[in-house]
Amino acid sequence: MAIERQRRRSSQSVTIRDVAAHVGVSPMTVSRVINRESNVKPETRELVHAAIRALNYAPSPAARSLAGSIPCRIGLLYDNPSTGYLSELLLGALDESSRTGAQVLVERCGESEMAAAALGKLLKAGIDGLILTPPLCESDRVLAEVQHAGVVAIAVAPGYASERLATIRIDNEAAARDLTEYLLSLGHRRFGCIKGHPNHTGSQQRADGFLSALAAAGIAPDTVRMEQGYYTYRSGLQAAQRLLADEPYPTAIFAANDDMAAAAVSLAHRMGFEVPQDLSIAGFDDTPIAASVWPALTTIHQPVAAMARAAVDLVLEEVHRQREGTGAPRQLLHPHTLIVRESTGPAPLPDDGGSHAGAIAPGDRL
Amino acid sequence: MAIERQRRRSSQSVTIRDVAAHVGVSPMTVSRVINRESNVKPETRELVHAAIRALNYAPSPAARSLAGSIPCRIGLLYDNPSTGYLSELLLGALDESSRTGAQVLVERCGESEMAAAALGKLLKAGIDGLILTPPLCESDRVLAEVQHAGVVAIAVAPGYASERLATIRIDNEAAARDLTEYLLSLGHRRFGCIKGHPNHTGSQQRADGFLSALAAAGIAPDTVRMEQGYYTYRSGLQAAQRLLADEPYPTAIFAANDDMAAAAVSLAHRMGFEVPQDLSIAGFDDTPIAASVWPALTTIHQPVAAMARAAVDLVLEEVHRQREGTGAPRQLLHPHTLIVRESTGPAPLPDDGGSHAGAIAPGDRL
DNA sequence: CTGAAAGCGCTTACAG
DNA sequence: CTGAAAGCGCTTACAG
Repeated sequence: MAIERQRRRSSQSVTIRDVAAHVGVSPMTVSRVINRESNVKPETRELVHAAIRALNYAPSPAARSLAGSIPCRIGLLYDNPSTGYLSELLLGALDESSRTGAQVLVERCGESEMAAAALGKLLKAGIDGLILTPPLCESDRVLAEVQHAGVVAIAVAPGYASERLATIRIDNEAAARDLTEYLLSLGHRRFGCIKGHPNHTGSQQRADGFLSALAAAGIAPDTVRMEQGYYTYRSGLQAAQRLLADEPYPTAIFAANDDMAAAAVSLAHRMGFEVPQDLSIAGFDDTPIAASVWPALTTIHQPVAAMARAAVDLVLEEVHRQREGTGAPRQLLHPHTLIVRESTGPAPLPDDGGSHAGAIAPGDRL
Repeated sequence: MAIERQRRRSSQSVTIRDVAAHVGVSPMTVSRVINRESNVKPETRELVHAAIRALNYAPSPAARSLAGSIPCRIGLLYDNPSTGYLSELLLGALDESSRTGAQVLVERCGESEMAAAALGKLLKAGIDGLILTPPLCESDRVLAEVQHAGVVAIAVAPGYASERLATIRIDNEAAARDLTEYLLSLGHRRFGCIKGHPNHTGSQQRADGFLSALAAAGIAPDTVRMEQGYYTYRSGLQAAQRLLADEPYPTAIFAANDDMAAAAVSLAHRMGFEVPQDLSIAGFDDTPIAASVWPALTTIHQPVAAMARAAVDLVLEEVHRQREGTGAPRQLLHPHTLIVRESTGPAPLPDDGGSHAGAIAPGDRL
C-alpha cells in the first residue's frame, strides 16, 4: 500500500474539472465554452452554462493568465464628472468581471490630451480590450490612438451606434421625448432646457428628443429657452440662472442630467421658487443624487450597472471576434425608464405666475 | 529522431528557473529567498539576490497565487455610503488589487439582516479575506458571522482601533478638532452641529472633537445646538431645519459629512441665509460633492482611495499573519487634511444678525 | 540548509 | 465537435 502524501488544500472550491464532471465532458470543452469558442455543440454549450451557474463556478484569473494568452485584462477609461454614474459603472463592471474571471483596470483621463498617457499605462499593463465612456469614445483623436495601439475598444453610452466600435447605449432621443411628453401631460407650456456637454453626442439627442416632443405638441420653438450646460453641478447652476433671469419664467425645466437638475433645484430655491409648485424640474440618468436631493428628481433611468456588466461581456466577445475577423461590431440598446418623483408637478395656474417669492418658513415639513 | 511538438511561447521572459540556473541552485532556493524564508544560507541568499538584480527578474503574480496559498480573492462588503465615498473606495481597491494580482468581489448589504446573505455569497465565491466598512465593521452581529465563517476581516474607516480586527482609519476626533479650531479662528462663537449616524463609532468621535475644541475655547456647551443626522442628504436637511428653527441662529454649522453639509447649505439658501456671509457650513470626508456644490464646502479630507489601497494590502497581510498565528492585528492611521473652500468665512458682525432675508438677485455671479 | 516531485487551474497544440 | 497530453511559473509537502 503506497503512502500518499497529503493533498494540498486547493485554494478554489469549484474548478473547471468540477464543471466538466458535472456535465460529463472534458475540461477542454468547458474551457472552450468559457472562452466563447465557436466549435462547441450548442446543446453541450447550454449544458456547460447551466453547470457553471449551478455550481457557481468562476474561472481563476491566475490560472488563465498563467496558462494562456487568453484575454482577461480589460481597461476602463473614463472621464466623467458625475460620481454617482461612476460608482454604478464600476460596480457593474466589477461584478461581471469577477463572474467571467476578467480583471478590470480603471484609469481616469481628465483631458483629451491625457488620453495618450492613460492609454499608455493601460497598454503597459497588458490589457486585451478597452471600455470607453463618453466623451472619450466619441473623440476621433482617442479612437485613432486606440486603433494605432491595436487594442479592441467598445463604447458605453455613446449617442449613436457606430460602424467602427461595438456600442452599448440607450435611446436618448426617445427617452427625452418620453420625459417631455410627461411634462406636457402635466399642462406645462413654457419650457426651459439645460443642454448637456456639446462634446457628448448623447447631449444633442437629448435636446432633439425634448424639442421634437414640444414640436409635436405645437409649442413654438422660439418660446423655448435653451441654455448650454456641461453636465456639472456648477454649469447647471449657471444655466439655471440664465433660464430664470427674466419673465416670463418657464414652468418646467428639462436638464440633460441629474447633477444639473439638482443644481437648478437649488438655484430655484434660492430665488424663492417652490419646486414643483412654481417650477417643475426634471433630470436624466437616475444617478444616486436624483433620489437623495429634496425634492427627489423626476428623471430617466439609464441602467448604467447593467450596461457596464454588458460592456465587460461585449469587450471580451469583441476581442474574440476581431481575432477571428468575422462579423461586424455589435450594437446593443438597453431600455430606459421614466421615473416620476417629486420635482415635477402640474403647471401652475397663469395667475400664480408672480407668487414665487416665499422662502420656506421654519416650521415647514420637508 | 523524435518529432517534438512546438514549444508554446512563454509569456514571461525571465523565470525563477533562469535565476536558479544562473546561481547554480534549485528553483526552490530562489523561491525561499523571494519569500523571505529564514532557512537559506546567507551567502546563497546574497548570490540569489545578485542574480535577481542581474537578470532583472520579477516573480509572476499569477503563478504565485495559483501555486501557493497566496490569497487572491478579497471580498468588499459595504452598506450605504454616499456614492462619492463608494466610488473612491472602489477605485482605490481596484487599483491595488490589480497591482498585487488579487481579485476584489464587491457586495452590498442593505440591512444588517442582509449581511448573512451577502457574506454567504462572498464565501461561496471562495474569498480569502474580507474588507468591511462602517457600520458593518462595528456590528457585533456581523463580526460574529464573519468569525463563525472563519474569514479574515479588516475594517476600513471605523472609529476606533480594535483588538480583534486590523483597522485603517483617520483620527476623527483630531480632524474634527482641527476643523472646529479653524471655525473658531474665523471668529465664530455660536455653533450648530449635525451629528453622524449613531451606529458609526466615528460619528461620536467627530462630535467629541468638535465639542472638545469648543470647550478649549471657552464656549459653553449649552449654547451649542446638536442635532442628530444619519449621513444622508435628507437627514441633513431635517437636522438643518431644526438647527435654524429659531433665533439666535448659529453662525457656523459643523456637519459630520459632506452630504449633510450640502443639504444644510441648500436649506440655508432656501431660508434666505447667504453662505458664508450669514452662515458658515463645514462638512467632513471631502467626497466629490464637497467640491461640486456651490459654494464649495470647507471640509476634512479623508484619503479614502489611499485607505482602500492600503486595505487590500492589509487584508492580504492579515490572512498571512493569521495562518502563522503570530503578532496582533495591525492598526493603521492615515493622515487627514483640512480643506478650506468657500462655504466658510468670517463670523458676521452682531448687528448683521437679522439681514439674512435676501434671496439672490438674477444678476448675481455664481 | 537544500532539492526532487507533484500539483495549483487553466490553456496551447496537437490528434482524432 | 471533442479530448489526452504537456506545460505556464511558481509553491507545498515532503525527504534528505
